[in-house]
Amino acid sequence: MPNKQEVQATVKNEELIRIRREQMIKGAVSLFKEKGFHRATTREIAHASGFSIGTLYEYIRKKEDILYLVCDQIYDEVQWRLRGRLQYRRVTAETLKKGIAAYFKIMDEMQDEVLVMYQEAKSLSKEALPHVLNKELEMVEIFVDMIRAFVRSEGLDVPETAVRLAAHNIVVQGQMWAFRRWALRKQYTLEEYTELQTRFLLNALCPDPPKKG
Amino acid sequence: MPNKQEVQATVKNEELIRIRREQMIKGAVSLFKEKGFHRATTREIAHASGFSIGTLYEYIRKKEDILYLVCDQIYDEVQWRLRGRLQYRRVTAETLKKGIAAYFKIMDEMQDEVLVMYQEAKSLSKEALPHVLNKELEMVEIFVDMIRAFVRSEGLDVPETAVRLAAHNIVVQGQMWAFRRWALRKQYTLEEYTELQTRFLLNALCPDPPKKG
Amino acid sequence: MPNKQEVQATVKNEELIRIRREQMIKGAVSLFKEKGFHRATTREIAHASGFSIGTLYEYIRKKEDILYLVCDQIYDEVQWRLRGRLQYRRVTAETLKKGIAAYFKIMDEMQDEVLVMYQEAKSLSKEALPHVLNKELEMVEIFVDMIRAFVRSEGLDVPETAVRLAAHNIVVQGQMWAFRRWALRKQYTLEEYTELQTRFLLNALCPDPPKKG
Amino acid sequence: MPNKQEVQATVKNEELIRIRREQMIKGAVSLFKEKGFHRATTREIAHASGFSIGTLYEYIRKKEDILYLVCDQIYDEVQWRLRGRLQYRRVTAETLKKGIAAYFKIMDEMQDEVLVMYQEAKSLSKEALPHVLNKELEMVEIFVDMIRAFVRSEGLDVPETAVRLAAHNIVVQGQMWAFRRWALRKQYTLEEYTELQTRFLLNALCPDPPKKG
DNA sequence: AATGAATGAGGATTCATTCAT
DNA sequence: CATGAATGAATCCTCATTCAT
Repeated sequence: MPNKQEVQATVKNEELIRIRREQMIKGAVSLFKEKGFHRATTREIAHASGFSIGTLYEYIRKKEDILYLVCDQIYDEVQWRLRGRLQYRRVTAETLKKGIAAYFKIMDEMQDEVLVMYQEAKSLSKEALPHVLNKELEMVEIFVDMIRAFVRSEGLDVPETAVRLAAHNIVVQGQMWAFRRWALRKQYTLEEYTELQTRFLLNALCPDPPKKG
Repeated sequence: MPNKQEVQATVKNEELIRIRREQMIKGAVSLFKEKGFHRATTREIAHASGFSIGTLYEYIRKKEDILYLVCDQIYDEVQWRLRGRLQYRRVTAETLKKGIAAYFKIMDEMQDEVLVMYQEAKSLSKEALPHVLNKELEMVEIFVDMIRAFVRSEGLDVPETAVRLAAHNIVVQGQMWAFRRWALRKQYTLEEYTELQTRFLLNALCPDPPKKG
Repeated sequence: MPNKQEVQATVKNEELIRIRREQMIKGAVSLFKEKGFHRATTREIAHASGFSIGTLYEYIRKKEDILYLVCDQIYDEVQWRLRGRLQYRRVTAETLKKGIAAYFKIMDEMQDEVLVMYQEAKSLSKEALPHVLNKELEMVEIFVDMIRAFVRSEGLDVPETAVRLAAHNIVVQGQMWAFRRWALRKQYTLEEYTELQTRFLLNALCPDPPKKG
Repeated sequence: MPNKQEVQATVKNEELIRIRREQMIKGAVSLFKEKGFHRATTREIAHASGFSIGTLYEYIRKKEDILYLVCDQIYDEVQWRLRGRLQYRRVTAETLKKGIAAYFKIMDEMQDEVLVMYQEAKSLSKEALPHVLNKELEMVEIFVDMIRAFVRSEGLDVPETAVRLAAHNIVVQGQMWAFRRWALRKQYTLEEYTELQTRFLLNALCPDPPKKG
């Protein structure tokens, strides 16, 4: 995973870097949740991470590096969890349902992190942003693959563009569960939300619902 | 419009307040687009608005007030434009299509503003946020009404929860066109995007596509 | 005097800039004397200048600007004083003596400032240094002119290179009175120092001392 | 050489101290040349010296100790080289010429070091400065001795004060070749410079040039 | 003896806000 | 009403120094 190497550390011990950054990301996320990236001071971040400001700067170069590490880590975490729950051979409607449910579940579990990322990503530098956007695309690709497999195995006639857009929709709807919780939570449980969105998707893909058989 | 009164001004002349705030919002939006709320200084905002920092503070109390005025104004603008293009009696699939297209078009036209709002709204104060979220709900309600009318007039059997979620989806998909333009623009024109999303929605609402008649 | 414009100020009022910078230079010089440029903090400089740190930064961009202003000002002051005391038509040995004496006197009066400049000039930026070195050359040129006039009027045979070096020597000997005071003061009064150095110079220029007549 | 003992080391092994400090001085000088004492960090100095920051502090107590060691060493080096090239019994004009030439040559060879010392000596502590100034006086004394011997052997009538000042002048003119190289190098080679300054000196000392005899 | 991770005081700079003119 | 100079708290970041390994 070479991407994290891009953030320069003064400390040499690689293992220590891993440990400290883990602490840092944890501390930072909890702070960012509370007050956002800009309002969280580096001192606060250091403190929340369990070490001094001096030590913080042994593991990063600029405050912004922390944001990058946080975003990067959240994506990795989401993908790691998702791939762990996404074991399939053939993709049926059931598989798709389970996939979406798994993803939404993760978004629900990581609500705060997701929120942080969506609100703060814009503060990333011109160099860091593409890396993060790329990870977002990887997420989309996971669902593109699934839907494509589904479409094929069901013998549906869905153009590639529709497949991709459907994948984008799924990804966004997962995030939406996090960033619109103020509205959605009042009306839906996660299960209801998942159920409805999945049905919408399946209807959209196969307007004549595949008769079993 | 009592909500804008909540931002206190030192100046008394109401008309002048209107004028200056208009200038201010214009200047602020263009700055926020470029560097975000936090990185834009009050001096810069005053300058971009065409007056001095002293004058700026005659019309607001705190920097955050500007953000509130900006967000508020963007929502008003979106709604105003949308309602202007949304004249309907009965709601057919065609009406719905046109409504969605109109909304997406507005999101496309106001891309920068929408982006600003989505990225900066979290910086609003605890007092201001509800106002803005309420405006967001008003947007949802517009589509709830439309979809409900459509469902009724088509005699479809769609539960209220599904109607509301569909409305949320539309609203989010409009915003998505703005905040995911980095990915979507590469693959879709606004027309293609609108066409696909609309088809998805209609399929979702009436899996047995309404036989003409 | 366009050179001071090179240091950007936020404040617009030119007259105010003049006044504040004068205060600033005064405060800075007295601090620099005491602890040198690097050890003087911007806060201390602001305080010594009679205003707040915020105000200080309304009149400069970086700490280094202060050093530039200080050096620039010292040279101007030295030259201004020197030219004021250097009114001559023909240049005789007497004129030269008086010129040197005047210059050494100024160096004596401005000992602290001269010391500051000599010790801190190296901290000037790559852009500022040439300006300051140029002023140093102007000083040399003053004595080049004088010596050249003297040599001519005495009908001496001194090559240009010797003239220039003699001028450099005078300039350096003046500074030397400031930066070697720890050693020289113990043995010479300013008058003795001036007398000796002048005699050295005149002997050097006209080894056969001009017979009266 | 008891003076170096004044800088305390944690390490006991005297030979090791010698070796490490030699490395240190070498590394430090090259760094100081480049960025000056204040801008060179202890980490950089350690690195340039070929060991770790921890090790650096085994051989000194404070950063400033390094500066003292450097200055001290430069003076020792200069004196050592100079005395090595200064073997004389009787002092004739020729001897003096050669002595000055040797000294200027050394100043030329050690330009960077000389510069470093002149610009940074002021950062020495109150305790260290006198030691260094004393070494400077030793340099002066070398030339005082020479000139005195010359004056005597030539039967000249030059008062002691003039002798001392002439010695100061020589020392400063050597340094001047280093710290004014930006101006002098454009006009003189070292040989020309030496030739001119020597002639000035001799003329100054014996206005009636000693008729050979 | 050597190392390098940890520390935190300290320093430069910014910027929201005020207020006299 | 408009202006813009003044303010100083707040913030990012550096770096000399220490000390456990």
